[in-house]
Order: sequence, then C-alpha cells, then structure tokens
Amino acid sequence: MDTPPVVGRRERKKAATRQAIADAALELFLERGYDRVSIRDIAEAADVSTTTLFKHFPGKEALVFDQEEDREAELIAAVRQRPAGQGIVGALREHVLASRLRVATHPLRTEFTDLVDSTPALQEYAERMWTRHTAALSAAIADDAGVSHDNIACRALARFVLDIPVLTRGLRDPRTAVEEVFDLLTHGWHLPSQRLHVHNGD
Amino acid sequence: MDTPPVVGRRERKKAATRQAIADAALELFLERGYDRVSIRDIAEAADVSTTTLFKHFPGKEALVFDQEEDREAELIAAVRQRPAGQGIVGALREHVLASRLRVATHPLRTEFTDLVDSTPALQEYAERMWTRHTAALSAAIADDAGVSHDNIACRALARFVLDIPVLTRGLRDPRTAVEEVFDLLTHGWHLPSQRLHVHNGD
DNA sequence: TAAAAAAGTGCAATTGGTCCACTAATTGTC
DNA sequence: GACAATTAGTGGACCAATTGCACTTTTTTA
Repeated sequence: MDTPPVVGRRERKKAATRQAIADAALELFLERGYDRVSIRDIAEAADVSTTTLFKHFPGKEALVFDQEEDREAELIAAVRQRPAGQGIVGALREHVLASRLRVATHPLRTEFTDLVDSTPALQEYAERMWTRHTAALSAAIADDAGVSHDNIACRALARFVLDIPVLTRGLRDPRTAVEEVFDLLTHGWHLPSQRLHVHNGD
Repeated sequence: MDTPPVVGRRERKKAATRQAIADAALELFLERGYDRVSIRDIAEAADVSTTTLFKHFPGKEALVFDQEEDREAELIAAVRQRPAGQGIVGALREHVLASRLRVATHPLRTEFTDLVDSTPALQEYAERMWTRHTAALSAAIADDAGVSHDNIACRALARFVLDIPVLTRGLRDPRTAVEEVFDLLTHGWHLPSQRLHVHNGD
C-alpha cells in the first residue's frame, strides 16, 4: 500500500541525518556567528558524533554551502537550454542578472548572505567553490560551440563570467555594472591610445 | 666607526629571525614535503618557539610565500613604467609573458614550483594571494587611465589579467595560450551567431 | 639611568580534522 | 526466514595548527 521503496530506508535515513546536521549548523551559525560555533557544538545539537558529521561534510565551511551542485546545474542549463537565436554570452548575461536579482530580493536569504559576508573564511570558501565551476561551464560552452573541451577561449570565457559576481559585489548599481562588464567581454578593451572606454565616468 | 644604524639593531635581529624561520621552513618542505613537516619542526630547526614563529608569519602557508609584495610591485611597475606609446593591456601582456618565461627557465625555481604544484593547500593559497592583487592593480590602471579608482572596467581588467596565469597553467603551448586570451580581452567575444572565434581548432 | 616598547619564551588550551576498533541497522541472497 | 555482506553511526584517543597569557630579556628612548 505504501509507495514502493524506490529509495531504500537506509538512504532516507542517511539523508535525514545529513539534513539534521545542516539544519543544526545553520541555526547555530545564524544565532552565534560562524566562529563562535564549534564542530562539536553542531554535532551535539544534531545529536550525532563528530565522526558522523565528517562523514557527511568534508569540512566546517561545507556545512553552509549545501547545494552548490544545483547552482552549477543551473549554470549549465542556462547555456544549453537558452532560447533559440540567443548567443552564449547573452544567455550567461541574463543568467547572472537573474540570479543576482533573485538573491537580492529574497528576504529569507538576507541573514544567510549577512552570515557569509561577515565571515572571511566563508567568503573565501564561497569564492573558491564558485570558480571551481569553471571546468563544467567551460565544457558546456565548448560542447555548445562545437569545439574541443580544452579550448582556451571557452575556458577563459567561463572563468571571466564566473568572476563577474565577485567583481560587482557591493556596488551602488550592480545591475549596470554587470551589464558593463558583459559589454567589455563582448567588445573588448580596444584602446588605441592609453584610454579605457568607459560609460560612467563616475 | 660602524655604519650608522639607519636601521636599529632590533629591526635587524627581527629580520634575521624571520629569515631564519623562512629558510628552515623551505629547506624542510623541499626535503620532506609540505604536510610531513609540522610547525614545531620548523620552529625547532630555526631555534625559536612556535609562538615566535606565528608572530612573524600568519600561518603555515605564508612560510612559503614570503615575497608576494614584490610580485605586486612588479605588476604595478609594469603598468606605470611602460614604454611610451604602449597601451596598458599591451604592457600587461608583455609582463605576464615575461614572468612566465622567467619562472619556466629558472632551474632553481623548479623544485619550488614542484612543491607548490604537488600541495593542494599551497596551490589554493597561491591563487588566493595572487587574486588579492586585484585591488592594487586596478588602482594602478585607474590612475594611469585617469579615471576613478572604483571604475568597474579597471577592476574587471585587473581581475581578468590576473586570472590568465592560472587559466593557462599546464598547457602544451602556454605562450600561445596567453597571447590568445589577451587577444580575446582586446577584441572581445563578438559572436553574431553562436560561434566562438577561435584560432586553434582544438 | 629609568622606564617604555617590543621580541621572544614556555605552556596550556582550543579547535578542526583523522583514525580505529566496534555496534547495529539494512539489504541482498539462498 | 536465516545468514552474510554492507554500511551508517559510535566514542574516544589522537594530531597539528593556532591562540592566549604571564613572564623574561633586549633595545630604544627620554
């Protein structure tokens, strides 16, 4: 009568434990701040041993970033499933703008963002995780463009696009900044003299 | 009768201690490998307490990268003191190519490079240190171009240029790869259809 | 020459992370 | 349904990096 156990009890329990740990961690972090919470505190709160905790997460920072694979998948999807007639760079531009907007307007994520922004260790980790998507994005671009996976133009484009969120963090007008950098990527820094062509002279 | 103490004894001794620590560390690392050497080993070899060691270096990785300020200064100098008539991007291109060549051909640095390449913790640290120069390089570019320090085009250029060494690491023909990425930075990814313009088709 | 400044010491404590031998639940199999 | 192989979880000892603290010694400075 029950739904057939497509996924066994074991896996379900494992997932539950993992979730309990992640939940406990986030709650404590938000409450006390990242470095005022020890691994042992978290294990305690989730009622598991520290050994178990480390079987689910490779390190303390990883407790905070639980869903990076999803972000990577979205990135790839933005390239692969873009509307017909749209270029790769254009698709990435829209994806970057959209995700920035999503984060900025989602009030629930505010405290999460604050946590990361106020903790150097987490900022670093986030950045490292993010640029680690370079290989996957580069591969997706190469596939789509019909060139080899190790094509340098693809790798560079992937890396530079992934840099953009970091590059435009904390600006008065992030949207414009993102657009501007994408324009630069599209048209290049063609400076006949020594002058950079810039839109907002500030 | 002695040379006047332009720099006092204290500072000299301090510098000597620091150097002794760095030397001991490098020697041990090259001999045994990074993670088979403990901080205590190093302190012991340099004949100081671990407390003293940490007063000179903020962490274990920092023992290996002692001269990052010099690299940053070279970077800035490459922009500021470039030959008349040369553009900023051109100057950076030559600087990147030159430093890559310098490292690649200096046989003494080979074992050092091997050490870093074979130690994930050091690779990460190196990359982090390197991209930390973004702000300084960006400021230098902005000054030179006569725009505001927080100009986004300058920040983006600085960041992307600093990405190039890591982007082109371990390729069969790094020189060509570097040139190619600089070409892309100069002319942009102008893709009317979905096609990337690439020189080497694989 | 007195005293402020700063380098260095020794040691205990904290903390992230690993190791290992062991229990117990789950699963696949006959 | 019993049995053996997996595998999640345990608990606690253990390691190494890093910090804090109270203290000594040297150098500088007034």
